[in-house]
Amino acid sequence: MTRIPSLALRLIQTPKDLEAALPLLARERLVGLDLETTGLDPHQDRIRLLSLALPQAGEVLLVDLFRLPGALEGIRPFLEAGEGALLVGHNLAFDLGFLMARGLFPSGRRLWDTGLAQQVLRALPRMPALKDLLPVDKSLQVSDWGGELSQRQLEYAARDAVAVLVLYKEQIAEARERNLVRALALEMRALPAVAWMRVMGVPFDPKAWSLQMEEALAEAERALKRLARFEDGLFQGSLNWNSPKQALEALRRHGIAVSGTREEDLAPYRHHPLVEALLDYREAQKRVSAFGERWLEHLHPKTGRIHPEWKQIGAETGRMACARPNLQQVPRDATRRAFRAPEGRVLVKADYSQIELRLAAALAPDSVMAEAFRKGEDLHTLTASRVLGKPGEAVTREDRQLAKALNFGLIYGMGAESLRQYALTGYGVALSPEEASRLREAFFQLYPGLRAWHRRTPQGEVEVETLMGRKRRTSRFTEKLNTPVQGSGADGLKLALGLLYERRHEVPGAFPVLAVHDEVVVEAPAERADEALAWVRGVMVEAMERVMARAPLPVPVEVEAGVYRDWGFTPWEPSR
DNA sequence: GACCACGGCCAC
DNA sequence: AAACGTGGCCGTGGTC
Repeated sequence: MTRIPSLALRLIQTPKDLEAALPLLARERLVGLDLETTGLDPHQDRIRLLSLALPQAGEVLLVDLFRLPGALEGIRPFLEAGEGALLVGHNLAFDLGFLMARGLFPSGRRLWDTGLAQQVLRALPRMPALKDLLPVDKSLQVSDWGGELSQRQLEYAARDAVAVLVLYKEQIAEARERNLVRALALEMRALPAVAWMRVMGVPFDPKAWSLQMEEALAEAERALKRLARFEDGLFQGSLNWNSPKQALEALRRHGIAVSGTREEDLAPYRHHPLVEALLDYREAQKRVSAFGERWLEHLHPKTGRIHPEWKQIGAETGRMACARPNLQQVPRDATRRAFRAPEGRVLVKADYSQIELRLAAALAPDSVMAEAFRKGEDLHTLTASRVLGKPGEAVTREDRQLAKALNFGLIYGMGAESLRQYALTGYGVALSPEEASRLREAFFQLYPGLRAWHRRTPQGEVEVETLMGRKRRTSRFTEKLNTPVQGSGADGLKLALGLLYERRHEVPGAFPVLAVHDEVVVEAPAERADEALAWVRGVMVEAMERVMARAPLPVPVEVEAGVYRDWGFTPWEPSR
């Protein structure tokens, strides 16, 4: 294990202390940064200590913000400058949250998060703790940072700030060696935007939410009554339809021979009154349990908004994830109307049009698909028309549904049997095994570039990478196909977030509140709605085009955007 | 009470 | 030759 050098501690408690220390900052190329706070909430808790490790000076500055509340203002020019020392810390989203809640906005180009870096270097979907990367004592992390500080506490506070510098040097060396610098720089630029999103939170109307929840509750009760008719004497009133085990037994007692109770398993019996009632119950119950009362606990007492945990690297492909609550899984229905902009403000929703298909076409590369995108054709209609052998005008809605199943399923290596299932449960299209095989064959005949891509994908464990050079090792065929596509989409979205942060002064009062894989939602003042729309659209197109430009056969990028009152479908009318 | 695996289902 | 992928959260049923 690496030894962590011990630097001299310099306690900053008076304006004079600070004045003497500030010139030291200008001479550093690297500065380790760490905050000790009285809690985890940047809107309610306080920063006690700001630790800055200065290797050139051989000192750690320990700024006591209880004794010297104005110190942040003194340090602001250093923290916010476009140039200067690289600021190194672990899980900087936490520290940035506290700084941003106090109006301090560091540049992503000067940040290095050792946690994110470790995730990129090892393709980890979760951020490791600092103590798992270096021998650091974390026993004092939850000690009382509100009272008099002991010598041990001061040493503890200094140690993390120094430790991350050691880690940084190892990480940057490995990044250069493995050609991961570009992917890392991308993450560091996106970092402040992600911290910003969390600090600002999402606007949320608890009344609208509660109304919808009550509707779902009533619906669940109605469905439960219908289910009760199928409980025979022995189980009357004691059968728990939430239990898949018990539901399966009940279904079998009524002659429905299924292996499981998933919607997919029940599809052949979907007109049976018991199955109908069960599926209705499940749907309503899902809304009650996963999108019900518990969401109100996430409302912040001070801001009245929801501040979820954004996980900047939440998947092995590099995609983001979100938790407590997960805003990336809110049903695509009226539920989203509860996310409503405050009075005088709007939500700008913008999403990339068919981005994964475009990236697949660009990466494969497939010239037929790429050409279709260049001409602005509807890809699903094109697939339907060519695979079914009919002119585009003759393509029906069902044909197009089928083509969607082909386009989304087959690019990632789906087989004929899975395609059958997928078309049935996902798109309501029934296929025979022969039809599924024939359609699969026709699809790859139409897009020979995709077939060649699949065929040249090597066997065994290999390292695959995204367009920004993010890497992942895998031996699974489908992951080898999916990772570069999904991961490059994540690259583009993250670059867009980074650019929005860097260009935040272009539309004052506008900031991102949601990022959902191919969608960004920005909240903005109503009087700047049009500006914000152009800003988001422009940044998103530029970001993804920059990523796309690295592909063998770049394909145009399109963003669909609009101004709304909420995240649902309520348009915003400027006249109101 | 905390933790876990599982079946199931929401999103992209 | 064949192989869709990436998450988080819920309730149940079980263990420690």
